[in-house]
Amino acid sequence: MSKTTSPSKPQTRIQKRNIMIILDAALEVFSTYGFRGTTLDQIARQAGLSKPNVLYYFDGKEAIHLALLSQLLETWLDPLRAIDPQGDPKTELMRYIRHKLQMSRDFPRESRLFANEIVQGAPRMQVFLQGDLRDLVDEKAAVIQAWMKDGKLTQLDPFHLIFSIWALTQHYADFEAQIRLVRGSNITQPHDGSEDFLDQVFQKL
Amino acid sequence: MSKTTSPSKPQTRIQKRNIMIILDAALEVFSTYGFRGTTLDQIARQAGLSKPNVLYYFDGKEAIHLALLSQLLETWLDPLRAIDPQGDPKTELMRYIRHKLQMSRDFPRESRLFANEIVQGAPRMQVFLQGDLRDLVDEKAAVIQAWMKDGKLTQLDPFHLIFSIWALTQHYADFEAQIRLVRGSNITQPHDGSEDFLDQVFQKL
DNA sequence: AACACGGTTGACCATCTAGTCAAGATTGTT
DNA sequence: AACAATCTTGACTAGATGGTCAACCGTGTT
Repeated sequence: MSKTTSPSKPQTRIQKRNIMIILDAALEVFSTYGFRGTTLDQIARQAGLSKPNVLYYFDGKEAIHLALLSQLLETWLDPLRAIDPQGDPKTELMRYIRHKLQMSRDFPRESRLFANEIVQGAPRMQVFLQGDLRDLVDEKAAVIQAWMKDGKLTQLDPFHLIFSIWALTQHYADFEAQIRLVRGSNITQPHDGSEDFLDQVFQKL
Repeated sequence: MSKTTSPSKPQTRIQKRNIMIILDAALEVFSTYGFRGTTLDQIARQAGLSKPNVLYYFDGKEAIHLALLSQLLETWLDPLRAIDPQGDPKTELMRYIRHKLQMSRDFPRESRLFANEIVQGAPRMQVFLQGDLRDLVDEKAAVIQAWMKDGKLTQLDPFHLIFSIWALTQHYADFEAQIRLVRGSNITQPHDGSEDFLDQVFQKL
């Protein structure tokens, strides 16, 4: 009976389409109101489906949220994963930063979905954070550390460096409301100038 | 009948004490679960009071949240306000950064209360953000701009500079769960080393 | 056409939650 | 002590919300 739990079942066209519609609607709503602040009715309305119809495709609110998260977690790691120990340190880091910034610009909803989750203590992401992400961060921190030891980069705590990159890039998506309201009509896109700014900052390090 | 609305009424000892207890309990719960994710029962339990008793002191959940926010908004601006146009640019900025970092360390709940609010579009803080905060940011950005024009600081977009300071300092409070889980047992305090790191980063700018 | 299966939904239920109320307990004042 | 004002609470209500279900509709296959 478990719909989403069954891993590799053939999906009909309708299933594929509706599951995508539901996940997109859920992303919209979850990222704006958080897990607890989101109702099934909201998701259904946003998806243009009836509530029982949404529940025909997913076992419940929790299952939708879980599906969204696990779908996103993998791609979210890609930029960090792409850091090449053999590449040029400065190039690799700048590429990572630009990549993260671009994701924050192109997928702000995804970023906020995570932000909502983490601010509230990451109750549904603990396994991922202390598993895959932790391993990857440890690995790349070691790479950066090695680069610094070789004098190819300014000496800094590599973990704090990674965290600072996250903070600076995600800030534009997660706190977009703040930027938009504080800057008011002086600005059209909250992201404007962010790339140049981050370029300048990290160029000095 | 409006309890919290009446501005300057003499408060009994019991009132003072219970209102403080309730606000502290509410801060604890709101900052962890967000507005929508918090129930009056939770607040009451955390405060060690009955729900009707909580509602005896506040007109409702919204009123508690509002009281918390407006109580905090003022103090939150203090560090930025303290930037002295007459002072030494580098000193003033470093002092601001350290001050913000310290607040993130000492008042993580307050920081997360804001974070929760802003990630979800700042529905209850719009007036403040586009009012007081905006004016203050415009003012201090102009100060920083002037410093840069005089060659006393590296040329950077002052707004982005301010945002980046917010991002870097608040990150340690707002995303503490992430840092803690990713660093695992390698670290006791998520803040460890953050001051030295930020010192180094901004020293180069 | 007819059948089976996938897809859809109105009506419903149990639970949670914000907020009320009237009655009772405590406290301060004379 | 006695009275009034403040404080506290068990029991309750109305509405929201996650989830169920039996019946109905659509589509593709034979």
